[in-house]
Amino acid sequence: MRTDRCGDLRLTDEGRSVTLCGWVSRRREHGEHLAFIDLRDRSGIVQVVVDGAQDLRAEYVLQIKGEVRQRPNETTNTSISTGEIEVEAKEVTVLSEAEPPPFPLDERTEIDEVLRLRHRYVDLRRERMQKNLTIRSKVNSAIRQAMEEQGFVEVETPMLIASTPEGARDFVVPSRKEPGSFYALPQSPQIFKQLCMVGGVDRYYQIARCLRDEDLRADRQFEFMQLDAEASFVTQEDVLAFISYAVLSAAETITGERPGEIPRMSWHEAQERFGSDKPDIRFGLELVELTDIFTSTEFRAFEAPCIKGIRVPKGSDLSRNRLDDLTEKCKQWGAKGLVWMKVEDGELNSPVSKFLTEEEKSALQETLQAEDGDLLFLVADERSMVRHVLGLLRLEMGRPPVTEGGLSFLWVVDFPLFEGVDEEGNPQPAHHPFTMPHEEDIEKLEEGDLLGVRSQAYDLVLNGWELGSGSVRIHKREIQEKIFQVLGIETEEAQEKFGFLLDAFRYGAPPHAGFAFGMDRLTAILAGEENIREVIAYPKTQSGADPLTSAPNPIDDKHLTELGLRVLPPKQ
RNA sequence: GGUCCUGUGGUGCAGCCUGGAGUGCACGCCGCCCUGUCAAGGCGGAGGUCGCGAGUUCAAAUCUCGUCAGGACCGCCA
Repeated sequence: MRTDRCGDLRLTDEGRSVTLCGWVSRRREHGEHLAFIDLRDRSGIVQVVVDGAQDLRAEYVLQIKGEVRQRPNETTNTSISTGEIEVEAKEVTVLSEAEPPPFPLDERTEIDEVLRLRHRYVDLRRERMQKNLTIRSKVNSAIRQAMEEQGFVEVETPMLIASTPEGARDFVVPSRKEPGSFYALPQSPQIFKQLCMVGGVDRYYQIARCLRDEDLRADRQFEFMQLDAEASFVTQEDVLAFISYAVLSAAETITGERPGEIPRMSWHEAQERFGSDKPDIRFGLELVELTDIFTSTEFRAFEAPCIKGIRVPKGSDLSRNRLDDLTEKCKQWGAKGLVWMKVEDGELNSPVSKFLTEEEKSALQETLQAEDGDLLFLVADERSMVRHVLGLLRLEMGRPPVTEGGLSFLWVVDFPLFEGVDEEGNPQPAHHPFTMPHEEDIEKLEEGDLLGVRSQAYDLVLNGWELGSGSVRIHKREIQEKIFQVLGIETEEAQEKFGFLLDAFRYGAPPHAGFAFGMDRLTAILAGEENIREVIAYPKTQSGADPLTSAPNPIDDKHLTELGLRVLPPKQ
């Protein structure tokens, strides 16, 4: 139907007879016998000159047969790629008429997102979305190529699987053949990829769809894509190298420039300096240790296991209102309170300064390297709470948009094996229950110093977003059983939930390690978007609805009966 | 489960704080004019349940409460 794409035509095509297809992007009428049509397809826009009489409205779909010619002097348009030429139409066919679009398709205004999603098929015509979908395709392709180059084999794993107890809330699919039983949709192909290792697929990867029924965010959808990878006979170092190669290749494909080697930071350092396991290292405002200054303080609020502070340069002009607002936020994040101090004329001006000694105040100024005009924030509490609250306050005070300042990758390594305990007092795995403890820390496991056990688990962070995580897995049955025991998972329960994995390990399990990272997040940042919905063709809203198809919606009783289901009345 | 923000012709905004007739701006739409525009231009016109429901008031887009939808975040996301 067409010989060329609109955006591809150049001066070198002058004189050619071409056939183009596309949408009417804009028309400019100059009376009865001259009109300009900007014809748009995926490749771009070209100006078509038509005899003015025809009724060609916005978004009509046209086929144009005509001749490429150089534009007359002084009429070239330097802002588009085809600006030196135009197509003189000899024949215009209306392939489809169109109602006026529900919103303008140019990029000048930000349109309400529900409206865009309801008419996504129109929204996708916009340059921004065409660009983002193209970038997504290129990122996928670059990742696949990088993994293939490194000898990985793509293996597809099932979508209808058994529910496993750990982790996020499962999406669930009722079984028709076995009423009352359910499949789960995979939160990740975790167990299947480990089985692939036992199966001798020593380098597995997959761009896998994953589903988790948790609340949505700017960087989280119910369903999302991960590069999932696993390799046998490798160490943590090998995995970091494989994954670094893949993400750096993807970045290079999109930006044209290969970022340098990805720096590393221990989980402990990340927590101490940034109050986060996914530190955004693009800006300062680091957490400073102040506990020792107040070991014998008279100020009761500072009689705490840990005190840390952050210095906001030139922050002393913050209004009392804003400071109260920040204090309130810190309380909602779990702190007992927030102490602020303004540095003015060498003095610390604060509601609490009268409770502090001169020694404490000068030590504070010195440690924080405070200067006139600065604002200091202090939080005192349990160490994990101080890190958590100041980490969030730091982001609140200084975090740039996720797309700003280039690509700041970071490996966070040496995660703890466990974090905290659940309601029943059982320790919780920080990563997942198949994570291999640090060789040096296996003794601590025996001694019961559980929170001190480091694991061979690692995260990849980009501009403060957690891209993904991975670990060296346990391949020895004894260690796995020990971990289950520590986690409070009974042998029977373990056998029931993960029996097939444990069984598999009887038949010759190679040492293996892996990783998985979010393709949507990587793509969004590479595309310069702050929200992954912008790089997903058909995303859901924050409440999990699809304005285009109205999903989720009720199904009829007949359908329910067939599945052996009955719906409870809505809660009051 | 929680905090905050938004909702006004088809679209994007202003108006709200400090209540007084659906008032304004830009784009789009419809009609007419226009032979070199490119966000074309000129003239004219149509288009509104101010998300929805209560309340306060002589009077509510505006104040209060509730509710719905959307968004950002906390919790949650092995």
